[in-house]
Amino acid sequence: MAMEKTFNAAEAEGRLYEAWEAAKCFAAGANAKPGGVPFSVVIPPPNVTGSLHMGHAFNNTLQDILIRWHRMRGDDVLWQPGTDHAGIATQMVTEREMMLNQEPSRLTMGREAFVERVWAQKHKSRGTIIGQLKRLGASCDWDREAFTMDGGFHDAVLKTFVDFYERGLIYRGKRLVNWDPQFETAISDLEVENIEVQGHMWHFKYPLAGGETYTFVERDAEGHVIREEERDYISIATTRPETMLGDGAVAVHPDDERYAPIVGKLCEIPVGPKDKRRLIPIITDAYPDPAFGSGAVKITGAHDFNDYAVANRNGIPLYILLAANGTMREDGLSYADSADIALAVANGEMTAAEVDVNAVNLVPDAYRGLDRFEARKAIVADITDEGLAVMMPDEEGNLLPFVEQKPIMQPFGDRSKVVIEPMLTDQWFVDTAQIVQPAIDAVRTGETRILPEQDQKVYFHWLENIEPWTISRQLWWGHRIPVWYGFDLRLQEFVDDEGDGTLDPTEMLRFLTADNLVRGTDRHHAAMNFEGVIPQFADVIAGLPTPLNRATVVEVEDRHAAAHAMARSLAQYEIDQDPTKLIYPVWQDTDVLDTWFSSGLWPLGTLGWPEETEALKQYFPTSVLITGFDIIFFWVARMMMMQFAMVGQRPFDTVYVHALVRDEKGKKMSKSVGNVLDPLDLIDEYGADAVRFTLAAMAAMGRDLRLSKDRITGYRNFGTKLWNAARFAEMNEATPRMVGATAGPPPATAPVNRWILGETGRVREEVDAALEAFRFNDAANAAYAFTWHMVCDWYVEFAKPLLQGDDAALKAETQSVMAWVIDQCLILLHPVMPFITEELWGLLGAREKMLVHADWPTYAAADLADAEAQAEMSWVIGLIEEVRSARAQMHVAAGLYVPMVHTGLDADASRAWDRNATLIKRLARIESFEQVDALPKGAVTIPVRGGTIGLPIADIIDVAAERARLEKTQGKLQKEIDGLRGRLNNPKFAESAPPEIVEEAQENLAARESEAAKIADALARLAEVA
RNA sequence: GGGUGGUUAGCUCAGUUGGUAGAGCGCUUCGUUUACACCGAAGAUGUCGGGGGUUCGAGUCCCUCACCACCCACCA
Repeated sequence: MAMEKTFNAAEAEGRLYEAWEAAKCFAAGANAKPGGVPFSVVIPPPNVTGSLHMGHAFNNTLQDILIRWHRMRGDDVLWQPGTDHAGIATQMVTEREMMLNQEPSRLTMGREAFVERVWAQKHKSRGTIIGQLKRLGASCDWDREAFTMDGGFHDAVLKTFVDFYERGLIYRGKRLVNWDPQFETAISDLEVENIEVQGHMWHFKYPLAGGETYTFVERDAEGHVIREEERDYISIATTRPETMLGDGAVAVHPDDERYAPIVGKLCEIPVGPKDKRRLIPIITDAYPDPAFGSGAVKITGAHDFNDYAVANRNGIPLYILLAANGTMREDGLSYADSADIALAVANGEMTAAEVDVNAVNLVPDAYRGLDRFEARKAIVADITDEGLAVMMPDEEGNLLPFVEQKPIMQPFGDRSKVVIEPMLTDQWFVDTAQIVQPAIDAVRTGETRILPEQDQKVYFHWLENIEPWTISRQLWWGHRIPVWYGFDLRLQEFVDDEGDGTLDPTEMLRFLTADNLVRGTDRHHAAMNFEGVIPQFADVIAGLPTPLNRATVVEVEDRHAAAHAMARSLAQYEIDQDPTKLIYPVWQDTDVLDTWFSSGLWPLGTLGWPEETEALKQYFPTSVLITGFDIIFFWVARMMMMQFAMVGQRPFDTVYVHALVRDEKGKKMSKSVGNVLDPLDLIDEYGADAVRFTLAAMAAMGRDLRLSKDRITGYRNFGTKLWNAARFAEMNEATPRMVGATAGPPPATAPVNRWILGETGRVREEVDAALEAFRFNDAANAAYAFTWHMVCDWYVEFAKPLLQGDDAALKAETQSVMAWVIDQCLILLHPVMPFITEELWGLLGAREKMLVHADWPTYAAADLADAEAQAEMSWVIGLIEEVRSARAQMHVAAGLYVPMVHTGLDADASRAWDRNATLIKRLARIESFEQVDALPKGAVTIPVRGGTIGLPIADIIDVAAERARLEKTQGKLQKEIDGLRGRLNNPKFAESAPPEIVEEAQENLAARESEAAKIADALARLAEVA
């Protein structure tokens, strides 16, 4: 059965992958030697609805290389696969599809139905990315495939949340958070992308209350007055005029003398009904920079992170202006009532704490319900109309409203791409500062190693400045926060108005008020919940079905949410007049957890924690995490913190951080730019091995890689080269099938065979060393160079005369050696190119095990190397190269056999010739080799070690060309000689340089000088001809 | 504003403790020698971003400048 000329990847890959799976080759511990050390890797879980992109292909190729390598070495290997539920992204994808299908909207169908709908989406698309990973060749243990919302994983999430809660690591509070008006949810700092956009900065006058005036004096650095004028206003600047409605104060720096006269006075916000303009105080705070703008800053505590801090420091109320969807609020009190309250605060009649910021709505009727950007336009127009924009003269002296065009950094949601608003909302937070230290220490001490090392700096910088982590999301898809709300039944007295000995619904409702609301986590209700509960309730509650009986008692909840939830609860459950059968209304927090809260538990959760599973014992901590630099903060840092916080152990020994795959021009691949290379298309076109090899070969640590099809083509060709080397071996019966498998390297006597065995030992060491050091490119390139340039270019060529010759023993030896060497190529290349190597492995021999489980070699270069054979073959190769070079430059016809002569060879050279004459003659196209007294005139000179060799072919070459060739060589040599002499003649060199360096230089110089002498002789001979 | 990385052959990039620069692709010439034209042989191309310093010796270490890329950040 003759082999095809090329490997048919499209046909073979699926078949081979199925064979691996059928034989359970990827199962945890498969191929482990007795006592094999654990080697475990958790896959960075792709989004369950996602599809494979180049980053995944890269990331998983690297993982698969390590996994296959360790598995072949007999380690106890686990590659844990799985997918992530990816809260926002998945909800977004599902809703988009629902819209396309004209299905009812999320809000129409309700939470339960929607969540079910997303599960359906999940089941539908789950196969996609897993199938794509398989096409890449990823050898994960698919039987262990996990999902961040599986039951077991959910337990891990619950346990962690509750533990954190009880340890005071999680808290709920009303804070200013990043709010995404598109998805109407809070997001964490990391999900905000700050992008520079062209924006405007408007300058407006805030008139002083009661028409007061002051002398505004501005001085330059030397204290000279540069402007002095009477003003009845203070000038402020803003990039977001709509937030003026929520200003609580204007702040100036305490040392800013320009405004000293008016500190403590009130000024007017120049927007809103004329008869009800709000007044706000002018305060001092260290935050304003006197040198920037006017030096005065409007303080909108509820809609700006800086202002929030200033407001809190100074007791300024936080007035909420926006609704969840980014429109101006329509709820709450009327503008008139709200303005009265705000005025009372400004006048000191009320404190900020007394203001119900959810109720007070300072948006004038004219702006209520407007989109925030519409409101901005309207407000700017209104103020400008009123003449309260600060006017600036243009070139012609016309006064124009001062609107600066300037680039501003604007926050965008990384998913929604809409402008993020700081919003004052109730959210859950992890107090990360409390759990960060072990994550920092582990990397500092080297307990966990981050590669490349420069990424440690980024890691440290972020962790050392860590902010609280907002973990609640106002979404439906995700782990619902395991907190339940109910009413405090302990301290209340029932009032039996009717005195009839029963409680009717009215009486119950009076009791069940928001003021009476409590909450607690999913667990421990026995311990704390119902202690002190009125006796007749305790029994009822205990008898309730889960989860309704899981209320716990901890702290008072937000009254609006409570009232809302209560209403629903009461509507949902009938209230029985009989108090012993009264259904106690409890309800769960409506938020879900940030996706990263669950994926932060990925290493533990996938191994079965909190159960004490065997897998956990065996494979945790995991060995290596391979991930992209873009999720160091999102994921790696949080996994470090969370595993330490829960089990006190590092999740990984090593974190290998890889760079980004870009297009061939260095641009980030993006769908909108249209420069995305789809790995699946590439696999279709070139085969998975070529794609994998390309990625591995370009994976120099810490640097982005530019992917081009040319490169992939090259590695596809490499596969063909390997294929054809194997095919040659097969044609010459140099395969394990024909010669029998040898346990180790076969015995060899011929120098050429002994030499290639030594080279094989060397490359095995190189590949291993590279992989140990995560130098994937070095590993790939070493195996590539060996296979192509050592085995194919030389060894196969050397072997041809031996395989076709008469010496049966030599032929047999060469067949054995070639069979073994090609096997070694297959083994060493398998982690990078699993498919073609597995296919050849099967074609070339009847094997006990598939290549995926073949034993990785351990022979050392030193065991196999034969210095004599190596020296001899390097002489042979050098000679052949010199002859070929001379011939090519002399334009000797490529196929023409020519005579060769020498003037005497030393012992080594002589032996080298004798033992390799056949193959030298063949490869250099030499017809004869004889000793002569002197090289003939006009002979082409071939410099070699241990003699002078020449081609007496003056009659067929151009003497001038030969002279030119020699002179060129001479020039090069002279340069080198000059350099070496210069160094050696410098006394300081001999003094300071290590002896071996000096010695090397001397040897080099001697060799160059001897060569130069030969060239000089040759030139002299040519001169005689001419 | 802070930080990190990069600047090496026409292109894309390696270059691990300082010892005098490499690969792949492309290009030029030659070649259908029975593994392979997805091939083979030969060949050309670099003041290693600029400047300064340390050293016998610097692509490699230090300083500085320029440009590019990315990350972080609250300047209204």
